[in-house]
This record gives sequence, C-alpha cells and structure tokens, in this order.
Amino acid sequence: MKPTVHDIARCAGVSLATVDRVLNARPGVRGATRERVEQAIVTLGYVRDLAAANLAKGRTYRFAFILPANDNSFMIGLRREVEAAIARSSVERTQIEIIEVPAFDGGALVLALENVLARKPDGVALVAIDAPQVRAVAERLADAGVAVVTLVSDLGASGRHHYAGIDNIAAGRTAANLMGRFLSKVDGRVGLLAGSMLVRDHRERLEGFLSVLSEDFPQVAILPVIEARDDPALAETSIREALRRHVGLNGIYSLGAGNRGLIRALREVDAARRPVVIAHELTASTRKALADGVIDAVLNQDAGHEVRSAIRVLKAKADGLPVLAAQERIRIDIFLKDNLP
Amino acid sequence: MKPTVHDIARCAGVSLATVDRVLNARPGVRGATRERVEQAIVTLGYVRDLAAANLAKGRTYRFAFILPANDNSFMIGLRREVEAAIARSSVERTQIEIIEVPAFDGGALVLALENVLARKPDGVALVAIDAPQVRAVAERLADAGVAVVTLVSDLGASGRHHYAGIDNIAAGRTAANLMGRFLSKVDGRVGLLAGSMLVRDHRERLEGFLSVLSEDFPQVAILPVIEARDDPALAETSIREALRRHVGLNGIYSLGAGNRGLIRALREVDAARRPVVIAHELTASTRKALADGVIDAVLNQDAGHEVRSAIRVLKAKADGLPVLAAQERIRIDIFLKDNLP
DNA sequence: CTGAAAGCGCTTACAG
DNA sequence: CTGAAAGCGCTTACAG
Repeated sequence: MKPTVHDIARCAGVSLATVDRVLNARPGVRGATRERVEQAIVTLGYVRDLAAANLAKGRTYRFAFILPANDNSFMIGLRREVEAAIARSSVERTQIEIIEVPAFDGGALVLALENVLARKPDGVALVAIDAPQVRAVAERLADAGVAVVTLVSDLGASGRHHYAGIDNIAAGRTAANLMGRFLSKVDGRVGLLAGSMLVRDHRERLEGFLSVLSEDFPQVAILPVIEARDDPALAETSIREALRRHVGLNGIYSLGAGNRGLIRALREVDAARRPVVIAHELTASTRKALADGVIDAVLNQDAGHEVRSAIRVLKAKADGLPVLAAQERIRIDIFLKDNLP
Repeated sequence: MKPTVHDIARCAGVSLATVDRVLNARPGVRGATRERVEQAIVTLGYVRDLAAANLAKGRTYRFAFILPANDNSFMIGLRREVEAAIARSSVERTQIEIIEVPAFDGGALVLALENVLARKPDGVALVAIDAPQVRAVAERLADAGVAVVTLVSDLGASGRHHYAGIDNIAAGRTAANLMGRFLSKVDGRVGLLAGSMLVRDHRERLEGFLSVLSEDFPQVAILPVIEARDDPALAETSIREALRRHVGLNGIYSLGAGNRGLIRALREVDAARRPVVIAHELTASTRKALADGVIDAVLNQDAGHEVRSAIRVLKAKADGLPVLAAQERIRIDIFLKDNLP
C-alpha cells in the first residue's frame, strides 16, 4: 500500500501535526525531529496525495487573466475559453478573474499587473507586450511568489515562469516554406500584413518568415510590412491599396489577426488572379475563406489548449510541482481546406 | 458555499447514507424518500466532489491497453507513452495493464479482448482491427459495462465508446493536397506505400488521398498500392524496385509506418531526382529525413496525447461523466522541416 | 517545539 | 428501508 502521513508519523515516532509541518516546510520543528521525519519520508517512499491535501485545506487557486480588449475573433475566442474555464471553477478549485486592458498598450498592461500584484493571487496569465517595464513588473510578481505565465505572446524568458503559446519563429518559417512551395511563379512578390511590431509574436513570425524566404527562396521579393494594428477596417483598405499598386503581387502572409478585412479585400479580386494567401488563426471567417479557396493555408494556435495549459501550469507552479513539458507544448496547427476540424 | 452531502441530508431530512444511496443510484431507498433527496439535490444545485468520493472509496481505475507487437518506431513510442502513464499510476489512481498481440492479426486481438472481458476491468483501450468479430467482442465488453476506447485505428462507431486518434480520411486528403501542390510537374506519377488494408486507418488515408487527388489534381497518375505490412525491410525492397521500374515516379505517399526502409531506399537516389515524399509519424528517422530534405512533409499523431486522452476518456466513461470533445480531439500535426518540435 | 482532536466531502460496513 | 459512526489522506486550530 502507498504510505500515508500516518505511516510517516509512526515510523518517525511523531504526531501527524509534526509530519505535516515538515511536509509543508513550516517552521517550529526541532532540527533533529525534522531530520527523523525526512528520513522516514525517504525510506517509505512517500508521495503526497494532492487531492486529499486540497480537500483538507479547502484550497482554491486564485488566478488573474489579463487579456487585451481586441475586437478580433481570436481574442474573442480566447476570452471565451477563459470564461469556459471559469464555468468549470468549482470542479477545478479555481477562482479566475478576467482583466481587460487596451490592446498594444504597454502602460495599461503595467498598471493592470501592478493592481494584480497588490492583490497577490496565486498566479497570473497575461498576453504580454514585450517591453522592459512590463518585464520589470512581471519580475516583481514572480518575486512576490505569484506564478507568471505568458499567453499567446511572450516576454523574454526572464520575467515569467512559463509561456503558453506557439513558437512564433517556427510559425513564420513554416509560413515561408509553404509560401515558397505554393508560389508557382519563381519571380514571386510577397506582401506582409502585421498587427504591430510591439508584440513579440508578430515580430518573431516576421523574423522566421524572412529568414526562410531568403535562405530557401531567394527569388521571391518582399514588399514592406503593413502594420494594421489587427484592425479589420484598416487591413482592408491597406490590402486593397497594395493589390492595386503592386500588380505582380502573388503572395500575402498575414501574420497578425484582423483577417476579416483582408478577406473582404481578397474577395474583390478575380479568382484566377488571387495571390497565394497564408494567414493565422482559424476563425469563422478564415475557415470560410479557406473552404472557398480565398486563403490557401491557415496557421493556428488552439486557444482552448492554451488556456487549459496555462491553468495547469499555474496550478503546478503554485504547488511547486514540475510541469510535463511534452503535454504543455502548444503546437502550430496547419489547416488546409482538407483538414478543417 | 458549494452545497455538500450534509446540506442535502439536512434539506431532505435524511441521513448521509441515504443521500449516498440516491446519489449513486444504489437500491434500497423508498420511492418517496428518493424523490425528496432528488428534489434537494436539484434545489441546492449540488455537484459532487469526485476527488473526495474517490478518496473515500479508495478507488483505482483498472484499465487494459491492447497494443500490437509491431517493430516500428510509432508503436514503440506508443507503448512508451502507456508505460509513462503507468509510472504516474499512483497519482492518477490508475492500474494499467499492457497486453501485446501480434500485429494485423484479428484472431489474436479477439482472443485478447475475450481474456480482458473475463477480468472485467473498468476500461479497455485497443488499437483496433476493423473486423466483424472484433466489433462483436467490443460490443460484449461494452454490454458488460467495460468502457471501450479505440486507439490510433478505429472500429466502426458502433462497438466502442470513443476513438482516440486522428481523422484518417482528412489526413489522406491533406497529404493529397500537399502532394498536388508540391509536385511541380503537372504529369506527376505518385506511388503509394501502405501497411495493410486490414486496418481502418490505412484504408481511410488511402480513400482520402485518392479522392482529393482525383478531384483537384486529375493530371496526377497513381500507381498500384504497395502493402508492406509496416515492415521496414519489405518496404525498402519494394520502394527500391518501384523507383527503378517507374522512371517518372515523382511522388510517394507513405501512409503506414515502417518508414525506415522507405528512407533507406530514398537515400540511394540523387537528391535532384528524388520524388516528393509525404509520410506519417514523426520518429527519429522521419525527423532526420525531413531535416535532410529526403522527406517533404510528415503528418503526425501525437502518441502521448492519444494515450493521455484515452485515459481521461476511460475515466470519464467509468464515472459516467461526459467528455470535453474539443479537448479530446486528436489533431493531425503537419511537420515541415521548419516547424519540427 | 509537539501532539490530540476535529474536520474537508464523500463512502462503507454494520446495526436496526 | 434507514441511520450512526468510522474512515479515506491530509490539514488546522488549539492546548500544552
């Protein structure tokens, strides 16, 4: 049988309370006693039953999720997933608060994080903006014992305990590989549509895309990046303009969100003359565009996985437990019209 | 506060034992009493704490995993994942037994299932062979209250409670889409390497592949399927032979396992004259081949996810709980050399 | 610094 | 058919 606290107590000749103190590294145990208990723990091969511990403690994990108030389908879906997690709160012993901040606004994010710090939850998940001030508050949170997980867009590795999102450099590289192979003309010209270079995910996708294109497909020309702040209306006019100006434009990589505008502009073009288009995030509109042949491939990150993973990791960090890396890796989904879920 | 059994007992004016009987649909409660308790459960909005229940019961879930004794990396990896799950047994309250059966042998599988039935575990996961006799035993297991989950390769939807694996028709369609787009010559000739048409996953991949090729890329010719029983040596000689005979062979879709042999044969061909190759399952050898440009794309199913998902589903079924479909969907990973994990 | 006792939410013999 | 009491593995006041 699995050894329990009773076995440890008996083996070490102490009471349950003392075993518990040692187990949870609480003060008030003489060195000698502590050592006897630790010895017993090792010899018996004790491993604590977290569920029983949480039951006894009546533990609930208090987490804060800081999400950008973005109007694009991906962020709306992300928020919905957090809400779904909130709906499971009682079963999962969590207590999750959603905090909305203006998008692409480092100052607002810093402020939100400081507010969170004042309340000292068990953990915080944030869609990061990769700025020094943000990193600084994140580090203060970590120092205060709050688990910090970045979601979708990362900070530098310092300043957070875990990143729940895809490898965006690899995503950009993958997009370039597909773009290069799908482009039939060797003298392709590719346009790039981004949200903002303030967020690391967009920067990294761009970086990966450019490096593979120049390595493996040097004949493809790249037009200047259009930053449309993930705003559908802005994206629409910019792309319409680009399509008009650059007659030889035969590829578009949309590395941000706000694809509704892009798709509207694309639908105005004759099917035969449409560029190869690769976009991010499977939403109602990109799905439809994929099925219709307006978009050729969609790279996707599963918001549900990201949120569930973030919560698992926050819990593990709060309990000082290790995370199962293979399980928490967020994969880059590649959708063509033939493998839509 | 969340209502507990005590609240129900008080509200219905009965003892805890009676509440428990009603909660677990055990006999020996008068109709009127039962109704009062059920009423209390509803009005209080009670939802049971599974962890506490399992603690009190000392419950452990007994599962059997039936795996084919195949010598390919994928099956070896799958087995390793089940072993990893066994290592987590004490934490997860499981007791998992691995049963090996000869590969592609319906009779052996039926026998194994009958042995399992005699022991009546809580659930069984099997890599299915899609034969009527197998389906029949699976149904007897289900009737006996054993949860049945197919792993990697499915039975018809009847006969099992859940399938933990990818949509193989979609996988075949995806392979065809990539193949069609990657083939530069319009007069492509594509060879097909399969394991066995006895297993549903291979049949479905073939079906999906052929349908997209004929719909969207009718100019591509398809050679007869080679069945190599997922045996690397057999695959090697068959492919070497095919490459020799069909000089215009410029595409190969390997829809089964046993890719080590395929890769050996491919490496003998001049890089410039190598066909476009799409294979399944990311293993040490396909990973290397992808990096080296010998294989162009790998479709993958994550064995770790499949095993963990199968266990979650078996537990849920054993407890009569619903499963979170979105979480349990096994996705088709598409790996190019640029997004290797 | 240490321990006896009660309790977390549920289940299980056992007695009636 | 129903209930009082003990127990699952752990933690928490409280007393000493």
